[in-house]
Amino acid sequence: MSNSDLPPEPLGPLRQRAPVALDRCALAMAAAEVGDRWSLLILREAFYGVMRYDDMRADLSIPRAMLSDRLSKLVARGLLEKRPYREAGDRLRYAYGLTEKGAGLTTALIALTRWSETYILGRPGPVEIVEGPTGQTLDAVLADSQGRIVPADRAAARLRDADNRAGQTP
Amino acid sequence: MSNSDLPPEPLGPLRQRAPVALDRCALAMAAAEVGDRWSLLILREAFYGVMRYDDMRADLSIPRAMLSDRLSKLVARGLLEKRPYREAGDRLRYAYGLTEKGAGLTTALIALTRWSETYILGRPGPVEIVEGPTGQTLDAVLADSQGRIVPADRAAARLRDADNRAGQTP
DNA sequence: CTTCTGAGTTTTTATTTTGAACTTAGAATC
DNA sequence: GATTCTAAGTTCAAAATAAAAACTCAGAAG
Repeated sequence: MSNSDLPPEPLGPLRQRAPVALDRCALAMAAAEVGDRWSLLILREAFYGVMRYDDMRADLSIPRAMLSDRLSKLVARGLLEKRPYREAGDRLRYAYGLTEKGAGLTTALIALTRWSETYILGRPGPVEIVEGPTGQTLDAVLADSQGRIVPADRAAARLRDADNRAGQTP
Repeated sequence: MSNSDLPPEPLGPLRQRAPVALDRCALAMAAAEVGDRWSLLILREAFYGVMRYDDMRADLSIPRAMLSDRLSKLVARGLLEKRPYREAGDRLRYAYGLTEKGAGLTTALIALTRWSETYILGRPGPVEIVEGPTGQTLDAVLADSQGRIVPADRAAARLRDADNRAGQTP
């Protein structure tokens, strides 16, 4: 009973690990900007049209200091912008709206939400994502450069050749 | 110069905020499972085929205790599984492989990576995602239920009517 | 002039993260 | 058969972050 009862080589691509340092890559940058428990939720609020401090606070049950801190970081990083507004007969206030960079996270946000509905919640959540004009439900998928949709399990990582990346040292 | 120089109503959908408590929804669950600086990076490693403790540690420069903790949490939550394996003439070891649930994050991972390349890195990262068989580059996009690709800026959030959600209280 | 409200600070306390040193199990080496 | 090596962890003190609750502040309302 030493070792015959275990799979001898159950690993797929174990040894073809990329021979570059993978830190400092794209996903690590993304994790540094939005990889904490609150930032994505705050961006979701903005995407849903909730743009005011106290409304976000009520939705998220986030500590005041944390919300202030995250909002100012998201503004500093260019994902949100603070816009002045005034409602009828009320005083001037500020609201937080998505910038282009912040809105660029829409697909990722939807992908994460759908994943959670599928694998954690086990049912559709209370908010659905639709195409504005037609009202059709939307989902995040993978597509090739010709716009053909490809199942996610056919995706594989490949090292880009150095030529495609050289010469742009910042 | 009191207030004529500021936009009076720059907000789009400010007031149509969803009248449900938005916490405890899908994205909040996802943030609780993978919303920290390390979990997504560890899952990326697994997706790239890096499945061993020390290899991950070398790639990510993550403290040992943190990697141990995150790996065991990801296993406990069903995103990774610990698989025994043995390389020729070596002793039995364990590697961490994606489960179906973990692999389900592929689209989200790719969406985040592409966002970062576009808005932070400003150039392609060292790893590209391709379709296994054809080698075509893949990207994360939104699609409607008929498989038509829809630009992300046409996505909007809508409250699902209660009927669609009732009766499945866990 | 007092109160109210949205949008924050400040302060104190608890929890996480880090970095470095220590442990363990089996394989290889002496 | 004792020592060394390595992958894969623990343990522990110090530093950094997060949470909860109280306090501030500016303008509008009464």
